[in-house]
Amino acid sequence: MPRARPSKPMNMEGMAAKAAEVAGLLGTMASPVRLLILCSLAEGERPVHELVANSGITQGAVSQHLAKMRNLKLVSTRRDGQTIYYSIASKEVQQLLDSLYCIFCKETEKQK
Amino acid sequence: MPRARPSKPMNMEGMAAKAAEVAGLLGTMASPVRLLILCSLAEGERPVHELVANSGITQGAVSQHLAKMRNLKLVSTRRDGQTIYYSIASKEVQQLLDSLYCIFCKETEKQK
DNA sequence: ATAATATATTCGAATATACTAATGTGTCAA
DNA sequence: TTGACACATTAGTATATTCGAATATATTAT
Repeated sequence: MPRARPSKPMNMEGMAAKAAEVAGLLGTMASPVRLLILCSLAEGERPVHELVANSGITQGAVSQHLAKMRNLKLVSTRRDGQTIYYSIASKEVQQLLDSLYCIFCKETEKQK
Repeated sequence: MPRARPSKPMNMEGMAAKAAEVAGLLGTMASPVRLLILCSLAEGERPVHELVANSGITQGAVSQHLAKMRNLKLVSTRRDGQTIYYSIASKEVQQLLDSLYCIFCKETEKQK
């Protein structure tokens, strides 16, 4: 019943080194507002005004969340005229969002 | 290059409902100390004194981290005499830790 | 009962976070 | 160049988090 981990046992030293990095990433995702934004971006790029409209908070507050995610390289931007489009910046973040979707959002079809 | 999401598009309503729950879980994992503890527990149950020894912070501080993870049901406990053993409490948390391992710790063998 | 050990809890200070409101910056159109 | 729009940044405040230190509780051995 304890899920088997893939082949190699975890390397505690490397884990300690990466823990801060991954914890920082998780912390950046650990906000309902940011997580919803990221889930939206996981499907493709989105303009800021749409993210603001779906957020329930002010434009300034959303922009601060976006800035935080930019600073930690979770998202990247592209400008088209006055509009700025956000998208997921890395394969790792995309994979993690996919995993979260599988674990928490996909209706359990294959569960004992 | 944008990763395809499994079949069904995301349900934005259900996502909003689950965002707070998942964000809470991510927030609880989003600390280097707690993440290292969880990674350790992902391999099997561990006594508190071992977690303290590997943490670099005081016993009281570790106990506070453990309390937070207990409260959010990330971990569960079993007492044997004076010793309390911690373990991962849910399949979801275990799966998420497995995913984090795959994404960030498994040496990229299959990457283009 | 007392002491020793393992773990939990409480307290206070330092730091981080998230919000609103206000203001700044870049782009487009007239 | 002026005004409008889209977005970013700053300032101030309220709340949350984290830590060490001290103390409390539970278990075992004597």
